[in-house]
Amino acid sequence: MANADFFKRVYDVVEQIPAGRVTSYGAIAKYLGTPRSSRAVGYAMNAAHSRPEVPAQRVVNRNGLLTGKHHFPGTNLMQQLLESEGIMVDKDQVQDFDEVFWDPLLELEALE
DNA sequence: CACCTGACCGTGT
DNA sequence: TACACGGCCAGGT
Repeated sequence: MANADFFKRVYDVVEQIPAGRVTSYGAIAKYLGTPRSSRAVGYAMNAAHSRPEVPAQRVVNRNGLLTGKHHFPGTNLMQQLLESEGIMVDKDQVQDFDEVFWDPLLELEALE
């Protein structure tokens, strides 16, 4: 794992996010051991278009805001995808963010 | 090697 | 509520 490219490591984490849950760019960065590389995580998502298996819609910013929705086709596909998974979204804001938040640091700490 | 860009984050006004 | 700044990191040119 440690040999994998940064992007690939990001995708690896994102692919493990359960449906109906979301996480943040910062949380992923922190899990990868680089807490300040949240921007790079977002950049990785931008490049995730060639990775259909990566549920990029489950990655939002620290406030639960769909900052990356404009990178999806259409105007609100990201929101639709999330809502189809049982996540309530209003005004680009994930509702009950604390409840649906999935922290890789807590959920994957026993795996490594 | 030297920029430039960006789906971020924290703080301040 | 909104906007501005600075810092961080990775990839591309």
